[in-house]
Order: sequence, then structure tokens, then C-alpha cells
Amino acid sequence: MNTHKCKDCLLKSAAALNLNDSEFEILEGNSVQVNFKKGEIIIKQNAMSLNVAYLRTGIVKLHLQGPSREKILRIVKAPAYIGIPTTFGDKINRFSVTALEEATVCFIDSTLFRNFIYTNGKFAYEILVELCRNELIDYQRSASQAQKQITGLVAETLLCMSDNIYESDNFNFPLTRSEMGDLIGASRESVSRVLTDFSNEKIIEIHSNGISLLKKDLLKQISDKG
Amino acid sequence: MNTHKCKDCLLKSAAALNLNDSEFEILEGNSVQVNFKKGEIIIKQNAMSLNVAYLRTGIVKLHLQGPSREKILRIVKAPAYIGIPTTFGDKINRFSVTALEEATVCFIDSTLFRNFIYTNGKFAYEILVELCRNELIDYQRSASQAQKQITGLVAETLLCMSDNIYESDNFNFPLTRSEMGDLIGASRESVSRVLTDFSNEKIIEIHSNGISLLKKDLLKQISDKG
DNA sequence: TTAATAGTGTGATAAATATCACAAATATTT
DNA sequence: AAATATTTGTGATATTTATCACACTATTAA
Repeated sequence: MNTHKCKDCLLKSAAALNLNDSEFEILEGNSVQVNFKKGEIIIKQNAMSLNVAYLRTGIVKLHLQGPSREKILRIVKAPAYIGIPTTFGDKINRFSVTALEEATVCFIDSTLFRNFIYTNGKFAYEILVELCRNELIDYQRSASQAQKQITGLVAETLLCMSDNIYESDNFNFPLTRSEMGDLIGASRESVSRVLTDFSNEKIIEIHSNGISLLKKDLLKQISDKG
Repeated sequence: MNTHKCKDCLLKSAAALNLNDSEFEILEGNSVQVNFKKGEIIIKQNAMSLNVAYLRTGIVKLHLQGPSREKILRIVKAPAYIGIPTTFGDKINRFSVTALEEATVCFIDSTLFRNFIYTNGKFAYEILVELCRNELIDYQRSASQAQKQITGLVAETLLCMSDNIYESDNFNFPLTRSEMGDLIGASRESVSRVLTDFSNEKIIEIHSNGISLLKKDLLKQISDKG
């Protein structure tokens, strides 16, 4: 099996920080680290969910098949758990997870994970807090989705990628126009039009390496107004 | 304080079923049951969140102020926890909860609740499972919201109220047209037009006591097609 | 290097929905 | 019972976005 020492991992989750030495040893015997290339599927919708996936490095998209096409639920950057809801919320995976760039993922046996929850209250608490935070983010995005027009949603997405994923005003943009449409609920043509308008108005700059945000304050205004 | 015995409550959550006698005694000393009338606010957005609310009876709406107007996040029927994400996900309430009909709510001290999570693994696990299930429901609704047209969303909402909230094809409808618009992200006029069309086509019947679903199969088709 | 495939941008048109205005109906308050 | 407030339904018009078609660009595979 693997030779990594979970205890020595520098990318532990807030929950894992609460594990003791013996728990780490058990973890090592019941988990496996896998590397994924861009575009590879990490978790597959409709497959059975028998383990918990922890994204150590990289960026992924959570997505599912909607009524008429793919729906991207959220973009997640490491380090973070990426499948807890679908592992403990149902018996089969209700969504897929796909790598947007090279990623490393630790798969943890779900029975072991459940035992950590049963026996390590602080571990359980940190997992619960993360689930709660995610739910609040979902609620906020649900309101945006319902009430903003496409221009506001594109602006919000660019700001989110800049502030929360890349933490930079210049970044690679891992999504195609079609995928961005899947994320915000618009057609790829509408997304393209807005990005081109932003580029023509020098609000952003689109280059082969990605995107630069030139007028973040204006983007914020556009996002807030919807 | 109150005289109710939490241990004897017939409307316990799946999590609370894992509490022992002494935990129940502590719970009784750190919680209070309150009655609410239709329209009264149970949890207020932007207030500090110091306790966990458990809805014993009644139906409520979770809502928040969106970019341009109110957004109803979900309709919750008792018995269920109604504020865990906003209690443990942040220091202030990120959403409000309002009674849609008479409701009884138990407010539980959040420090005590956290202690139950720390010390009672099965309790923690059941809470976590409920959070996971809610997240999966949110994901499904997010896809619907983004990809269905208003007719499909109205149909889906009627089916959801019938199957999950009232468990009947004839039910009171606790939302105004405007509120239904806040739930699905449409204007009250659009909602009114769709409901009137459904009524004219004898798919549903609208009367002073509420709504009857006459052709559920057709509603299901309309919902699935979006 | 070339061919095939995927992604993108744009124009034109269709469809869906919002907005506005207003009257009628219903519910609530006095 | 009457007055007031709120909700609802409808028509007309405006706005937003999707769809379709097509050409161009970029990427991938052979």
C-alpha cells in the first residue's frame, strides 16, 4: 500500500488536527493517496460511495447531471474534503468530482471515518463546522443565482476565483466558457458576450495564461448590483 | 423555567434519540420551548446566534435578504433542526426563520449542543447525516433552479409541498404568490400566470382552503421537463 | 506537420420573463 | 359592518437570455 505518513502530512484538515497518534496509524492503514490529471474523474455520480475523499492539492469541480445538462455545483480548492455529503447523505454518489488541474486525493475508508466521528468529538465537531459553512455559502449563492442577471453572476464568479481560489488578481482560468455557463446557469454564448464586454471595457484582461482583473472595484459594483 | 421533559418528548430528532438520561436532564435545564404564531420571526438574520433551534411542530420558511429582494431558501416541516448551519457556521445568523403556521420551537443552548457533539458520537453522527442530506437536497435544487423554466419550477414546488411537507394531494398553501416567487426566483405575476394556467387546464384546483393536485403525473412530467 | 476535434465569438432571431399599470378580490383591522 | 391594507390576475410592453447558424481559433491526435 502507500508509504506516506498521514501524521506527517502538512496539509491536514482542521478535523484531522484532532486525531491522535494511534488514530493516525489506523488512518494510514485505511486510506490511499491517488494522483489525478486535469479532466480525470475523482468521484463518479451514481457510483456507490464507500469512502471519503480529501483533496490534498489541486482544484476540482463538483458537478451533477441536471434536468437538461451538466450543473457545476461548486469549485473547490485544496485542502478540503470533497465528498462528505455524498458519502454520508446517501448510499450512492449524488454528484461527481472532476480535477480541473493536477490533483492529489486521499481516499479514506468511510467506516473508519464514521468511527472517528463516533469516538473523537473534536474531529466530529470540525467536520460539522465545515459542513455548516458550506451550507451557508450555498444559501448565499442560491440567492445570487435567483436574483442576479448574467453580468452580475460573471462578475461574482471572477471575484470569487480571484479572492477565494487563487488569491490573486491574475490567475489561470480552469473553466471553458461552456463550463462557466454550467456553473452560473447561462449559455456559453452569453458567458462569452459578457467576458468580451468586460475585456473591451478594460475591466479584465484575457490572455493565454488566464485572466487578470483590472478593475476589481467595478467588478464588485457590477456583482453587487446584479 | 419550562416544565416539559425533553426525555418524554415524542418528537425527538434522530440525534436526540442517542442522548442518555443524564444528558436529557442537562438538556431540560438549558433549553426553552416557545410557541410562535404564523408570520412571527423565530430566527433573525444578522442577530447573534447563541442557540440551536429545533422545530417540534409546524412549518417554517428559511429566508434571507438577497441582492435585490427576499430569497426563501427552503420550507421546513417539523420535526427538524432549523438553525444548525447558522449557529455553527458563523457567529451571526446568516438567514432568518419565520413561521408559516403556528409552530413550537425548542431553543437549545449552543454550548450544550456542542458539548453533546464532543461527548456523544452517535448524536454527532446523526447531526452530521442530516446536514449531509440537506446539502444534497440543496445541490439538486440548485440544478433545478438554474435549468428549469418557471412552469417546471412551479410544478416541482407543488409536488414537493404535496409529497414532502403535507403528504397529501390536498393541502393548505401557506405561501402568497409573492413568497412562492421568492422561493423559486420568479416574479409574483409569473407565478400567478402559471398557477392560473394549471387551474384552467384542470391540472390543479385552487380553493380557499388551499390547493388540490388533480393530475400529479402530468405535474411530474412538467417538472421533469423543466 | 497535418487532420480532426473542441472551444469561442458574433449576428440574427425567438422565447422566456420582468416590469408597469390598474382593477378586482380577499383579508385584516377598526 | 365598514374601512383599510394586502394580495391577486391580467394586459401591454420592455428586457434579458437562449437558440441557431456559422466562421474562426486553439488544442489534440495521428
